[in-house]
Amino acid sequence: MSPRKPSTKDLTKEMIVNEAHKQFITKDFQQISMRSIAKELGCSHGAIYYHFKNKAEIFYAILSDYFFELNNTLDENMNGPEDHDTKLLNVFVGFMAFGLNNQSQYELMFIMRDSEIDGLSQEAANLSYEKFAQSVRFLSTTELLISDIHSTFIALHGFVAHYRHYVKNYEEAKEAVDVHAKFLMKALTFRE
Amino acid sequence: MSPRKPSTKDLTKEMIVNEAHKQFITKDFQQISMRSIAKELGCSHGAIYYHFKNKAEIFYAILSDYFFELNNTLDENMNGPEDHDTKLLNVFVGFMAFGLNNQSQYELMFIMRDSEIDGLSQEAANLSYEKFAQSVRFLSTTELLISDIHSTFIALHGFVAHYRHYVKNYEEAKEAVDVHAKFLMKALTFRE
DNA sequence: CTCCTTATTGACCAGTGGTTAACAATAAGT
DNA sequence: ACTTATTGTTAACCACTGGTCAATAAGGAG
Repeated sequence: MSPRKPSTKDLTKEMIVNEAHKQFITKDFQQISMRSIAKELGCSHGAIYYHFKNKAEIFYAILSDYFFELNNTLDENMNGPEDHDTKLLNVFVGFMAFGLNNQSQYELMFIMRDSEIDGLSQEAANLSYEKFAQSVRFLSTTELLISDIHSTFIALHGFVAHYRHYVKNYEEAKEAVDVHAKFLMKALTFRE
Repeated sequence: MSPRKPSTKDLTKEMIVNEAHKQFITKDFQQISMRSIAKELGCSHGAIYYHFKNKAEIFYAILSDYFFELNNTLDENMNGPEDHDTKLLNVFVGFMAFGLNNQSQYELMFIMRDSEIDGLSQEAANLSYEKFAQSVRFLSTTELLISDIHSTFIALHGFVAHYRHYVKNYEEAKEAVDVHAKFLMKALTFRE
C-alpha cells in the first residue's frame, strides 16, 4: 500500500536534469536529444519519460535556475555601492553579459517560442522583465516613461539576439556591450 | 552529347521554390519538410534533391527575394517627399513593419543561425544593414556616430525579435512600433 | 509467499533530412 | 532505326528525432 522507498533509486529527476544541463552548456535545446541524455546516463530513453512528461519539462526545470540567476544578477547590480548612473549602466551591461554568457539558455528563455516551453517560461520571462523595469525606474535620476523602459529592454534583448551569432561570450563583445549600454543611457537621459 | 532540352520538364526549380514559398507564408522553416513540398508537388521528396542540394538552398532562394523587398522598402521610405525627420521615422517603422509582417522570413533572415542558411544569408543581411546605415546617416540632421546607428539597428531588431511572439502582424503592434521608433529618434537626436 | 507499486526496458510509431541504385525519358550521333 | 550519353525521377534505404506502451524486473508490505 505504501510507496516504495526512494532509497535504491537508480534514476532520479536530479540526475536527468544534471545530465541535460551538462549538455546544455555546449549544445542548444534542439541538439540535445532524449536519447543522448539516456545514453550518457546508461539507461533507455523511455525511462526518462517516467520522470518527465516530455523534453520541454526537463529544460524548463533548468531554465528556472537561469531565471533565478538573471534576477540575482539584477539585484546585485542594483544594490552595489556605486552611484545610480553607474548602477544603471551595470544593470544594462549585466543583462547583456548574462545573455552572451548563457546563449543556449537565453535562447530558450527569451528568443525561442517553440511549442511547450512557451507557457511555462513566459511567466518567468515576464517576471524578470518586471524586475528589470523596477530596477531601471528606481535607478533613473529622472522620471521615466514606461514605454522608455520597455524600449530599453527591447534594445538590450536585440543586442543579445544579434551578437550571439558573432560572439561566444561576453568577453568577446565587451566593448560593443559598453557602447550599447551608453547609447541607452543617453536615450533615457534625454529630456525634450 | 548535348544536354536534353528543357521543353518537357516536369519538375522545375521554380515549381519547388513556389511551393516552398507558399507554405512559408503560414509555416516556418522547421515546420516545412521536403516531404510536404514533394507531396503537394506530386513527386517524391528525393526528386527535389536533384534540383536543390538541400533544404537550406531552397529557402535561401526565397530569402533573397525578401532581402530585396526589405531593401526596396528602405529605398521607398528614404525617397519620399517628407522632411528628413519624418523619413527617418518611416525607415524605423518600415523595418519593424517588414519584420512583423514577414515573421517566418525575418526569423531566417536575421534570427536563426541554423546550419547552412548561415553563410548564404549572412552576406545579404550585412548588405541590408549597410543600406540601413547609409539611409540613417543621410537622413539624420546631425552627424551620427557609427556606433549609434548600429545600436539603433540592434534596437529595431530587438523589437521584431520580441514582438513576433505576441503579435501576428504590424497592424497589431502599430502603436508599440510608433513608440519605439520615437524612442530611437530621441536617442539619436540627443547631443551632450 | 503473495500482492502491489515503482521503475525500467525495448520494441514500436510517425516523422525528419539526406543518399543512392535503379530506372524512365529524351536527345543526339551514327 | 539503333545506340549511347545525359537528364530526371522513384523508392528503398540510412541514421536520426520525440513520444508511447506492453511487458517485466525489483523491491516493500501484509
